[in-house]
Amino acid sequence: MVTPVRMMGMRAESERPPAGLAGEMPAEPTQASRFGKARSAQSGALLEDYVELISDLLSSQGEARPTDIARRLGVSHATAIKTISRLKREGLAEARPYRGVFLTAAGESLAGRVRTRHRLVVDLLLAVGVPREAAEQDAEGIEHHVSDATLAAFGRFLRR
Amino acid sequence: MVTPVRMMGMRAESERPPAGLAGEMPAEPTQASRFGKARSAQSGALLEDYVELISDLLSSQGEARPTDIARRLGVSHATAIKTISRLKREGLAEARPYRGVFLTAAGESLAGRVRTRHRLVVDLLLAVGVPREAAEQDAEGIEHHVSDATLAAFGRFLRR
DNA sequence: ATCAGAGTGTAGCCACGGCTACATTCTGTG
DNA sequence: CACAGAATGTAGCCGTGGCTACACTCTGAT
Repeated sequence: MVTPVRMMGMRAESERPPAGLAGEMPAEPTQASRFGKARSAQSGALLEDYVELISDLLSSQGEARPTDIARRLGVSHATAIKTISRLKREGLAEARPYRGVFLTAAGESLAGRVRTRHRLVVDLLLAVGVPREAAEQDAEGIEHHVSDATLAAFGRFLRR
Repeated sequence: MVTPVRMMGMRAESERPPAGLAGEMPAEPTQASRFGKARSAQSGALLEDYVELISDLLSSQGEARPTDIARRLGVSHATAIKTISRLKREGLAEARPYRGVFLTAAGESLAGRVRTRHRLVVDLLLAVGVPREAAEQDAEGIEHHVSDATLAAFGRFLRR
């Protein structure tokens, strides 16, 4: 699961393999793909953060205003609005001028998965002895790079 | 931690939009800074990957050529060269036209720390039951978000 | 009912990290 | 020695994700 967000911008390994002309690349597909994956994961990370935050704001405040989103994320309102436009383009959110932001079914579903994953990561970190402060902090960055397999392993470990 | 590379763009924390009016919570500097940290960590990630790879190539092949770096990272040679220029700007590497890339003392030192951290993260993942394949894969993305405190906790956990 | 000020939106700039296309420099065979 | 072909380097384009500056809409006090 996770990464249900198909990478949009990222053409990366879409088609035309970097191969110039000769059908090359006989070796090392492994490392390159590892880096590639890690790299592309970062792209969806921003959207995931927004979706999760919007979901939180909607349930706690009843509405998600661009300014609140911006403040919570520590960016300017202009940046937040620009990203919200992207969420709309991606079909994750809806927003009408001066009416606040809402999540589509897809956005809601993504938010749920992100939240679950976030909690699992924090719990895992706490379980191995990471101080709460650091756990919360690092989970924010780590969660976007945790694959399904790893997430499953975390779950098993915590239930041990 | 690590990241001797100072972030350039990041000004953030500049303006302070006057408090709202509705029953706003006192302050939420925590979440914003958490996101900010996670966000800025991503910036140094690329440089860290390059430095580590260059270090590997130098010891295994005796030289680090842009083309090899590009292939291993799965990007075009042009992209690799552009990033290598950035490494030079940051004082992490040196390179003369057609002579390969080398690390400065700072680059070497960073490479060492990155390598150590990478191993620790992989070991921790394996220790909690993540399959090797996923551990290697995810560590590539996770390592850049692991703070010193978390790293230390990982070490303690593994030695327990 | 007005109107200042908060909130929202738009435009334009910047650096990063991708890419392709083209130009230049090496280098190893023939 | 020459020269094809690989490796390098440069230029220019794109989208993301930041920011500031400015314009427009709401809205709640007065």
